[in-house]
Amino acid sequence: MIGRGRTGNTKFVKQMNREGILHQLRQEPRLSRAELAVKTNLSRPCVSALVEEMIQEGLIREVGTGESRGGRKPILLEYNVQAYAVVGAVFEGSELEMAVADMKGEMIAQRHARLKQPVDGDSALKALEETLAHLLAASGIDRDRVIGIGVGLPGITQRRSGTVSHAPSTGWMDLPVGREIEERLRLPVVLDNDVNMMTQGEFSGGAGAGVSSLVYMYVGTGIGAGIILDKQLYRGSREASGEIGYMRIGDSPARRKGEFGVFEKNFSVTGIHGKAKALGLAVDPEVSILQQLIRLSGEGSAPAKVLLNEVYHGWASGIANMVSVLDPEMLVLSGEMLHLDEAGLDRIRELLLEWVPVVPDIRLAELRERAGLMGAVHSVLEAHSFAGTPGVS
Amino acid sequence: MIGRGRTGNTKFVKQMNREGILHQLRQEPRLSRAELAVKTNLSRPCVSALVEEMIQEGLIREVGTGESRGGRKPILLEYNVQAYAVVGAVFEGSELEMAVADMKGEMIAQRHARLKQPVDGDSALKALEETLAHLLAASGIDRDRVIGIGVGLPGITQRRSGTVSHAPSTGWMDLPVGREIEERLRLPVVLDNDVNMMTQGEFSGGAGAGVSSLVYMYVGTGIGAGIILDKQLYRGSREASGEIGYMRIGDSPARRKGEFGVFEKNFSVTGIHGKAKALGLAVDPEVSILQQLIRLSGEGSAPAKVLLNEVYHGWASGIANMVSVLDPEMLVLSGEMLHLDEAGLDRIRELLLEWVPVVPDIRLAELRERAGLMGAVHSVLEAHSFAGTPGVS
DNA sequence: TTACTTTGTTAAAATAACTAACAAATTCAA
DNA sequence: TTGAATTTGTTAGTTATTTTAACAAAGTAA
Repeated sequence: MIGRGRTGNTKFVKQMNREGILHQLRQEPRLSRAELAVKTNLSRPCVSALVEEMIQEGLIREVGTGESRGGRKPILLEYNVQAYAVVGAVFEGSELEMAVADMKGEMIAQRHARLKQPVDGDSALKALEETLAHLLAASGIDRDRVIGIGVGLPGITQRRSGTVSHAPSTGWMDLPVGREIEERLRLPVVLDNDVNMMTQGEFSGGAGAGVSSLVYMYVGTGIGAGIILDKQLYRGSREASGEIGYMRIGDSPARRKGEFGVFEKNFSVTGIHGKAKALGLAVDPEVSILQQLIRLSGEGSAPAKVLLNEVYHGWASGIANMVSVLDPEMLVLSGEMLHLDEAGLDRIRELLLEWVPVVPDIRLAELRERAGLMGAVHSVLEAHSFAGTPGVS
Repeated sequence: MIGRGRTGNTKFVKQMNREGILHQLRQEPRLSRAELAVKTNLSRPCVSALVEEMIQEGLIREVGTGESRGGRKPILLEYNVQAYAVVGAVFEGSELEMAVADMKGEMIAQRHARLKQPVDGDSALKALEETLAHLLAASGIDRDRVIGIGVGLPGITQRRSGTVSHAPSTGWMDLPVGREIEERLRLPVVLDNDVNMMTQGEFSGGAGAGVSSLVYMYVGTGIGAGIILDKQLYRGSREASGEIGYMRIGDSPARRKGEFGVFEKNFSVTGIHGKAKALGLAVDPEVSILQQLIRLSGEGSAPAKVLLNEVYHGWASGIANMVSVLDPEMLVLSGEMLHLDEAGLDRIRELLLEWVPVVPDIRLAELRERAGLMGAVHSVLEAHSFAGTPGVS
């Protein structure tokens, strides 16, 4: 695992100031030492010294001179995004998606692999290893320059111990996955579950770029949410935050042992399919249920209209509950909700305006299937505080 | 307002280390310099110097010697809780409750005042001023030794600007209350709404002492919640977190303009009274509705039983929703919920076990009407990072 | 009484940031 | 064209804070 390891104390200030400079340089690409001094509230000599150090390390580069503003021309500095690289990996069913990115989170190379069935821990590790080798070869990046790897796994992840408690499809159950990958790949590992990774992805490189709190809502076979508060992923006291499938929304028939949550039961893709079947609608389980409902409604089907409205109502209720509790700045909708059309989105916004006093900015996820990978990459950058550093304002 | 004002940078480390020492000393009352050095990872000379400084300032005291552990006897140090004092104040309707406390949050003197009706800003300020003078005189505390005052106000508070947007009962509407109190009392002010203050109170000196995340749920004429995550109060992006009265729980009849939230409408004290009336139950509006329902149920009233069950169900649903979203370590119930008996509490716990995968520790608030005051006091200590400092672990 | 421990202090060294002063490079106006 | 003003970057010396090393003070135990 990557961790800052707050060693002693006095070097800590220097580290903070270095991060402050890098942070500014990441926000605005071309700055002079003098401008950095102003923005970081450090003295010019101090900035010069730290910059010199980081140029030696390859973290920063001088890139020509800028326009004079009545005096000597400034030497412009740039954050060298190619100094190091990070790797992201996402397991999804028997598929593995993997990418190398620069330190801005920009993808350099990407590669897909299919795991052989049935998936077990060893074959997954092997796939990771091989795909990594391929990627590094293809992008011409030296292994020593890789900072770490972020891995997204389905199921609940206990990050503290690096153990995955519940990752059904990859054959990893209660294994110290983190350590295992670390040993096999000889790279620092950041582990998290898939929804958290996607959340981080949309937050740092998608719809939520720039906001400081955000809820990422995913509707698939289940319903889950990722939560970012104060620019930090919030995981809950038992890593179970955002398990919104368990909210009490919709009909709640007598629950059988070990069954899904009520919200999920009613308004996940499977839930909606069930309702459609009960209404006698002819729907294809292979195609987006929402798209089909919208089409059927457009064609005048009364039961489709009813169900579509019910779905909007259900999803909006879920959103209303989260918004009431958290008051996030933005809500990002994903999964099946990506098929919402403008009318549907407006309907949901309309319901929320009726129900809650403050409505967040609601939008669709932008990264689609790339969200997980993007998040995995950014989780490594984040762990190194190479991203979104607070700085010494 | 009190704020740390991160000036330069290098003094920041010293401040951090001082706080680290104080933090340790607050956790374990009698420690030697050598022990502090170990616990804070600072060198002994450094600890000595910082301790010396703080002894001069009166923050720390030497209190005799301890047992030898094979060598020279240690000189024991103690955090001097009486070095300074803090003041807490809570407005509630036309009542003002106020107290002085030491730096451990222990109340030294307390006093009640009734504002003259109708309440306006000026009379409230006057009451604050007079009561403060009384308290200081009674407790013999010098005004210079007061660090600041925490003020709890009903309604939504915009803390950033120190403006209260909505404080119906005190006659303060859209006024920069913070600055006004600051000028009048010549003390740093920490302002917050009443639920947040109560939450902070239960967190730092009540049922939630020691946990790192907690939800405080209050049922009165409305329903609201205070949220603590990572030992910090979470306020939301527009200071509207915990407005759980707007959750979609229970019947949702057509909402009229500007009307309450659904959850609140159904399961606040007023909501339950409405339901009781509709069921033809004879209840006294002056007495706890829950107590009456429990009594009537015990006496065999069928409609009371039905309603009581509905109330448990409704409250548990609200809790389930919050727990699904937040996964807090603990849930503290307050307001009308304080009248829950063991059977009622168990019923709620039972429902939650059925509905959500992880159930937090659920308990009743311990501080009752003192919660707000306690929170006001602790909010000042917190603002000075004299409480719960992270330290240099 | 002597050897060994633990605690606390002193003195010198090490870090890292700041101030002041200045050199370098450029604009602009006389 | 020249010199004053301005902005950028560096050098040198000062200050603040922590660490290391050494030692004195005060015990314990054999």
